[in-house]
Amino acid sequence: MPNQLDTTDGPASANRFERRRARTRQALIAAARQILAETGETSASIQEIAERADVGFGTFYNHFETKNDLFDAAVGDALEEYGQLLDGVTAGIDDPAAVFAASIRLTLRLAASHPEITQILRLRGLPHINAATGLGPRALRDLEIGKASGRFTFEDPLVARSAVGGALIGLLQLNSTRDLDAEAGEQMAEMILRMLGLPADEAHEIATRPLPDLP
Amino acid sequence: MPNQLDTTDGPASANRFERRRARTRQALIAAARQILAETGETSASIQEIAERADVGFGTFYNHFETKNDLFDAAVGDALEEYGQLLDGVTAGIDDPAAVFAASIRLTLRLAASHPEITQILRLRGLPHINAATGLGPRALRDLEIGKASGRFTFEDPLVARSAVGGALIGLLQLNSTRDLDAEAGEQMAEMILRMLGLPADEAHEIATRPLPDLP
DNA sequence: ATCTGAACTGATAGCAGCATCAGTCTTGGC
DNA sequence: GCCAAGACTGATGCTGCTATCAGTTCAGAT
Repeated sequence: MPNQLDTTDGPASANRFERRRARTRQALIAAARQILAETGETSASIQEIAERADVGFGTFYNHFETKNDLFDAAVGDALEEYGQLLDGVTAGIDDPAAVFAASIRLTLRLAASHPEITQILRLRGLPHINAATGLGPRALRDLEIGKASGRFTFEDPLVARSAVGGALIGLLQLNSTRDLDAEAGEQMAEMILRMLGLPADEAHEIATRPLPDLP
Repeated sequence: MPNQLDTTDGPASANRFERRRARTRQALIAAARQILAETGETSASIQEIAERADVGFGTFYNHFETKNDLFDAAVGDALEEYGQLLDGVTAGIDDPAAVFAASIRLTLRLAASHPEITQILRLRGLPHINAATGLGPRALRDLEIGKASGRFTFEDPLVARSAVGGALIGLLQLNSTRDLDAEAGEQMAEMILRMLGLPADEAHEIATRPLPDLP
């Protein structure tokens, strides 16, 4: 009978021990993500976090050394999910300009469908723009491709990435004070394409193309 | 004899009581600004803050209800100073495009000359982009002037301001990981002018003009 | 010169959160 | 079925912070 259960195991973890451990860890991370999105703070007590995750208080220390470790993991987890969402939708697009335009507009849509990820991106995303994980490297690659093909015009790709990322988070910031409609996303996409060197009419056309749905 | 001293009083405060109170308050704010710039955190104990400000522990409660009140005041204070610095230098410039270009490049210079303000702007500036105090209203006014005169091309000034502000803070973020030279400021200014609708050659010219010194 | 009120001070009591650890439960091997 | 290893649990002691408050100092008024 236990063997039957074993056959239903996901391929992720060899045995039930590891799976239980991973589930507990994920519960803690999910609780931290919630708190981060709701309050923007990391000052909640470990007791409260454990309670939300529905695990014992002492269990926290089986997985993380300090509260900061947990919140770091939670931010990384949320941004990784954000990156994979965008990746999935833009995977079929070849033109880097179209990729950026779609990503920006989708990010604004994400604010409605995935408020938790959006809050974390808005509140904690800035320091990760230049990080070696998440969307950062992919954005950099697309910028370099666009530059090499002559489609984009700028000097330093790192400066360009900071500008694009900062503007995107600025848009989320604005969206948190007054709810923006989809048209604001088109405007932002158009402005960013112009910033990257595209002619105004072409930027407008790309920024107003039909947008694929999120999963 | 006391009258003689009174004649030397600054115009800011009527009497010595108020001046003493204001000095104590400023000492607390300065301490909070230091801590914010050094650690990026607001978790320092009130005891440590009071010690840095060289005031008694209990004095804190004569001026602020909670630690957050103090840090809010400290951020406001730093950003106000930042705004006045830029205002002073760009006061004589008429063209809004030139004002933005100069402000962006000067902000990067500020990172070297005023690291404390820069850190606070980088870490806490984002939520203030859309606030009713600081540089926000001035940036919005310049954007609207530029739009009305046909120099800038965009739809919603609020979206444009979020883009400009976010990109600027993104640049500071990059600058905190690897020290940028003045040329990076010119690049960013040029990109932002293109984003606002200026032709590429004109954006380049304005972004590379000689830059006045900070006081 | 004395008085009055406001600001400053730091010792103290109370509280909240942290980290530990001895015991319990779960899983896998034999 | 039984045992060993690892994960989970929450009561407990402890540390450090907060907010208070009674006493002191300072500045201006009479």
